[in-house]
Amino acid sequence: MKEGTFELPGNCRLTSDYDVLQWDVREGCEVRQILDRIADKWSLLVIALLDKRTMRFAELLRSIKGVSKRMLTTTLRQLERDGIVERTVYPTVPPKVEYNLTPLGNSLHETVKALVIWTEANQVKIAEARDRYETRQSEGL
Amino acid sequence: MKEGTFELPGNCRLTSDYDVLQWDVREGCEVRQILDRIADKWSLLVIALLDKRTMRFAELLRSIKGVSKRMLTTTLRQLERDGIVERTVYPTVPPKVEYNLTPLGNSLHETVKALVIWTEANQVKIAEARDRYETRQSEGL
DNA sequence: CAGTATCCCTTTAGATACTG
DNA sequence: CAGTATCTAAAGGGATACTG
Repeated sequence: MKEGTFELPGNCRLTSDYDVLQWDVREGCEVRQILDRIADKWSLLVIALLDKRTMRFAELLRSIKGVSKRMLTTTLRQLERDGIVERTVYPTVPPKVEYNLTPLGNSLHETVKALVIWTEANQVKIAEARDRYETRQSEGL
Repeated sequence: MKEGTFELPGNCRLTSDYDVLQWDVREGCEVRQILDRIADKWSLLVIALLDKRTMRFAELLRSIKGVSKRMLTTTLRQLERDGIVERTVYPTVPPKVEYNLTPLGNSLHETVKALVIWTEANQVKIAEARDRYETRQSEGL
């Protein structure tokens, strides 16, 4: 294996050496999957809402403007599968299903919050960088 | 505006109140865009590589197994636009183009690293949650 | 070397209708 | 209420060929 080349190992667990990041952010890896979960269209919104309190399906559906039943279901199932969200079914008629964050979910929310705060702190720099980029483009250079 | 409902404001700058997160993670917003950048297929790999040293286009292309010219170019342009990566062209024949992280890019990498480390620390819990989920599924419950 | 342009296949996700 | 099933439009991304 060439030095510095990304290969595709079957096992992509992270080790304690951060530098291994470069081998482990690809498809199918833990980091990749968590990142995909965090960055997808609705997950973060769901996590942010559930961080405050337990909510029911229809309540989430109403709270997150623009989400469809299908996507909310998909999002919640993925979060449940990863142990971020807990799903509680009350076998009543009509059915009642509650969602809440697990301790793991709360912990993830804390970490993600740091990234959101970074973005908040740097949004002006990013906006300025974009302006400079656009200016350079329109100057044809 | 109903309590707890996500609306779609034209201006989606973040304020210093973190709770505003819930209003500001949607399409077109700063957080959304940075998150998309971080979670996309190649960006993080590029950032991780450039955090170590300046690299040329072909060098990145060889280092990131599976990336195409088209996607590497797209990824680098987006990172450049956001002020994460700096692109330096040497007008020689043949051309030489170098890429390196900006201070903003280094700072982003530090923050993302925290998330990667969280994933690393919790990957066993996530894997266990998945096993439990699969087990429950196959038990038909 | 460092791209751009084009084609095309795959995945994603919205809309709609149906169900226990 | 809390979903599932199906269809389809749009986006993502790989392969290939071409260019300054």
